[in-house]
Amino acid sequence: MRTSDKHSKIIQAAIKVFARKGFFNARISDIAKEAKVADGTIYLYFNNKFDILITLFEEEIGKLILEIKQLIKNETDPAKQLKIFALYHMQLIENKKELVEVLQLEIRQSNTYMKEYRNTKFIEYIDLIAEIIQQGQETGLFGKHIPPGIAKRAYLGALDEMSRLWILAPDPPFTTEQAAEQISDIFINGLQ
Amino acid sequence: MRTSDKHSKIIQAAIKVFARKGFFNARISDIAKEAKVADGTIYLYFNNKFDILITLFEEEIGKLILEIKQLIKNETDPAKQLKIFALYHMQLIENKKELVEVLQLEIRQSNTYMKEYRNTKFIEYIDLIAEIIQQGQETGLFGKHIPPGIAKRAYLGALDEMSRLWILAPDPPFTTEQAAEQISDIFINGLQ
Amino acid sequence: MRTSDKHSKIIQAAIKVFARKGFFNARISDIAKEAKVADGTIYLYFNNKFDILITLFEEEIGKLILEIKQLIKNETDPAKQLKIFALYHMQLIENKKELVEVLQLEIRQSNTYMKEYRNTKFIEYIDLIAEIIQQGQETGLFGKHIPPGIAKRAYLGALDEMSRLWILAPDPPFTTEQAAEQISDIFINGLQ
Amino acid sequence: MRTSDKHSKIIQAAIKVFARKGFFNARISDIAKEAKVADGTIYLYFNNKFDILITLFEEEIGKLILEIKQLIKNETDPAKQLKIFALYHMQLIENKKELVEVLQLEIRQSNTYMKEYRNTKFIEYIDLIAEIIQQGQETGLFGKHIPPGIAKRAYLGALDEMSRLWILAPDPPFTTEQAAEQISDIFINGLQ
DNA sequence: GATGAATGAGCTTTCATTCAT
DNA sequence: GATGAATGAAAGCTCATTCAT
Repeated sequence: MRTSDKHSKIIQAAIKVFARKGFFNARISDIAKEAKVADGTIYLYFNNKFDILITLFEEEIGKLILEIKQLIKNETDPAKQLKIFALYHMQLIENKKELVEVLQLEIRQSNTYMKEYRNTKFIEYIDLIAEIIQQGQETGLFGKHIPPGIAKRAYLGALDEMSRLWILAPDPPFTTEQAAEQISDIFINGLQ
Repeated sequence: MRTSDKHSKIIQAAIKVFARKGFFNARISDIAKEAKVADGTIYLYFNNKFDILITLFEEEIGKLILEIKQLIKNETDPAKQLKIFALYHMQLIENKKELVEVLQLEIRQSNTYMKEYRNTKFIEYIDLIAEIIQQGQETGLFGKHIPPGIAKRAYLGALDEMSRLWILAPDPPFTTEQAAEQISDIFINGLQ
Repeated sequence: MRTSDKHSKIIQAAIKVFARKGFFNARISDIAKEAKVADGTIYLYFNNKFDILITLFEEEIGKLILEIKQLIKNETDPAKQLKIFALYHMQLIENKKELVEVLQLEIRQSNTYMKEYRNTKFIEYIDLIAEIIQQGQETGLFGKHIPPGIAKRAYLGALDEMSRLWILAPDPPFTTEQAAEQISDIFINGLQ
Repeated sequence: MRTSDKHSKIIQAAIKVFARKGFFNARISDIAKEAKVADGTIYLYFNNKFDILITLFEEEIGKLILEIKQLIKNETDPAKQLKIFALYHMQLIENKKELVEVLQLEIRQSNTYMKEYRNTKFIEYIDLIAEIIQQGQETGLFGKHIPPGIAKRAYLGALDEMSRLWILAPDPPFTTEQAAEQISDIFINGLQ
């Protein structure tokens, strides 16, 4: 079958299975069944279980980066750009809940069980924030005393920990939009 | 002395081993060797591998909560309390690096591989922040429009993602004190 | 030209691959790559992996038998015929090293993993020696007390174990011709 | 269980299973079942499947060497020593048939699938013959023109190929004693 | 006839857990 | 209570074979 893109079918299946069980509890046969391919087929497209996870990181975060860049491009105000980022990031929990679960859980693990792997795409993603903050500092919107290297982490961490709420609890007392709004407000104010 | 210090010897060994290898890659025999007990001895004190992790959570976070409460008790200004929390949390990376690694990595995993387990101690820990913010809102220091349930998560997430830097990189360009200061400043300003 | 030379291309490739890796470690895809055909093509010419090995035995030993018969035909002295056989057998290690490796290793295995297979060609090959010895006994050159069924095996075993030296060691301290000469001398003397 | 020597139970089981199926077709679970231990127990005593085979080589050939040395010690005539060796080697097929099958098949394979492994014990075994022949050359019994390095191989090869007969065929028309006698006669005569 | 992507049975090895001592 | 040898279920990965193109 040429038409059915096995590579992405497997990646999408892996997202579902990893989200449901976590990387270590996920079995290759789970992914294969979810992707409706044979176990062995997975090894035609990936070297091993880790390779699926790493490829998943690279490709999916890569897509997120492209989408965010697209959204930010037309906006020049760094404050509004920060809001866009927050909103986009928070809404992932609605649009791509399973992906978020995998990224949240496994990216942090990755440095433990894959000592050699440097998650460059994740760094690229988080650096989108640093760039916005630097622009804000150059235009005088944000104070220059705060290193973007700190602020970017703080911002992403705040958003990410927030979105964990939707993973753990079924119905939080506010929407992702409200959360994004509140957190970006705190930072935009706080950074001035 | 407690009935036996084997219990805590095993917990301390588990912290080291989980930090080094992650929960799934850690073997019971690793922990036993580190604790200088026999493999079977571990099962006299814990039901299974998960039980070690859960007990570790409860006990160690419990200690952190007690310590923080002690530090905050003598301070009435919520802004300063927030700073104390930030400083304490960030300095954990220096005082209890291995514990931080375990908590960061495994707490987030815990809901995936231990579906039934509710990490109540972690909730208690994060609620320390909510209490401070609520006090700040009552005294008029912080705006009332921001739900403490959002702010507490954002604050902890910001600090936690920040401290990940010390786990991943050996020598960041700033101290934990500076990072704590910066992040608490952002939030104290941003919450007003 | 035969209907297709794919058959022999595959056999020749199999000799190389089996010599390099052994039958069990050899993969069908290795043979296919070496033969420059697709994996599936092999199954148009052979029933399965074993079938390649068996066919290889039959055909290649068959060729050896024909060649030896040709060489022996013009010589009537059984002693000289034995020498011719020894020289031919030992020189195989130079002319067809890979084939020798396969035959040495896999013929002995064959009765273990292919319980039903009787290597009749190999028996035919070794019986060339028996015939020579019988003639020698009839002409009075060799003593009649030694059963040709023993002597043929001893002779082939001696030569074969000798030629293993060239497989294992790169540069033995004597030539294949010398080895053939020495061994045939021992037997010709010893059989009188 | 301290009394039951698991190590040798596993080795003895491996000999049986390797003899029956060959190394590659033998499954660890076959050996475990034969040894009446759990699969995992095997890995408490051996690193892997290869390790079982290698240890088997070393230990079992080591025993053979000791036994032969004991038999030869009391005999000073090299010709008689050669006979003793031949008789001992041929009778192995009766006393330790399964071991012989394994050694015959797998020793020759060993250089193919265990590229790095040098079968030093086997070399030691075959050098027993070389030593006898050298003594015979020194005492003038054997001609000095034949390199012991050739003769030892030829002798072992002859005996070994002979003993293959008992593996392949159930009831040969002569006894192992007769075969040993005939072959040693050929060589003792032939070497003079 | 030729291809090579896809299949899935099969096997080595690991390791949490048990239990006789 | 303490030990650690023994257990055996479980799963990642391989590769001979098939079959749609």
